[in-house]
Amino acid sequence: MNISMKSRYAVRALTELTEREQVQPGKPVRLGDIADSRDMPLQFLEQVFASLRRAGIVRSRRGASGGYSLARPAGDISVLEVVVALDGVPSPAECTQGLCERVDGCGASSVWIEAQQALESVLGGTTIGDLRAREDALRGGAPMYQI
Amino acid sequence: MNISMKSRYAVRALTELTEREQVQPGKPVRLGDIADSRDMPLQFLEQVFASLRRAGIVRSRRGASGGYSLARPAGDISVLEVVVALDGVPSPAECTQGLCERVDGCGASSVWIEAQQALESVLGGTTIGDLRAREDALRGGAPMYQI
DNA sequence: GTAATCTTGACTGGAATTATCGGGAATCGT
DNA sequence: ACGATTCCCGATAATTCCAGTCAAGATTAC
Repeated sequence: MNISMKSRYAVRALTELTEREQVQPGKPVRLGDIADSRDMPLQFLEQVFASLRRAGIVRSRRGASGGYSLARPAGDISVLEVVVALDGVPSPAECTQGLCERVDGCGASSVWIEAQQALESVLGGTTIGDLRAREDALRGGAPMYQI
Repeated sequence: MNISMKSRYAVRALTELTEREQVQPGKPVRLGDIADSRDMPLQFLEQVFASLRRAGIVRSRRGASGGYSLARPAGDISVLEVVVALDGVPSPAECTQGLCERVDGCGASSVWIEAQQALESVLGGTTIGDLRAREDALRGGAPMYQI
């Protein structure tokens, strides 16, 4: 695979975007604000959000007082979807799409396939909304000890 | 992470090594034979096996009629162990070891941590012996349809 | 019209990956 | 003892990928 900085920035940025939309619903959020508040390089984020827009995850409005909005509720956007938009399907060994016999002889590749499925299961089962809620829990209240 | 070619070659090679040891127990296997039978670059494999030896996964004997043997039964060698020996702990986003607060703000990083745990669970729960058995099933009998 | 903001593509420096090369050291069979 | 065989190890090279920057263009609000 790899889950690159693009995906990680995207997840952070979308969480921030969700938070800001909750404060002022309907108002697009400037990328500059997101970049500042979580300390991410703006011009890099621009690349990231271009991909997110093409993937139908966010919507944009240009010009003065423009910005980005979520295209869907945060609870409907899975982390997997975000990762796929930026890095493609996260496969730990990229032998999971048919070429496996050549490279890993099927016996071996089965374990990579299972690993990929496990990964997809975790990332597909978590939404941006979930992450937003977790941040709330972290900030607001009890410091949620590592399980 | 990434699970690189080193790890993938290692898993393939160890599976082959297991097979050959079953045929002639106690006899070291030449790396050249393994490289030939599964079409892997020999000199690269040498690097790989140097790491495997340092990790205590295989044992070597030098000189004529030397070669490599498994240091333990194939059923006791997990794929995770092999990957760790060659690529380090496979973390999908390497923010799982304490630096997470800086980079992903803990709310976001929780999902990467969960993904890593899922990955470790799959890789740790599969052994080289398992893979050898799967290859047997594939070759010998019913072509095990994808589930 | 002008300033703000998104949009796009090209570019770059550095790091990681995937090897290859060349020789050195141990071991076995004779 | 000797030579073939095999593992052992460090240096190097080619390629690819990543993270980030730069520059110019398009669209909108006011």
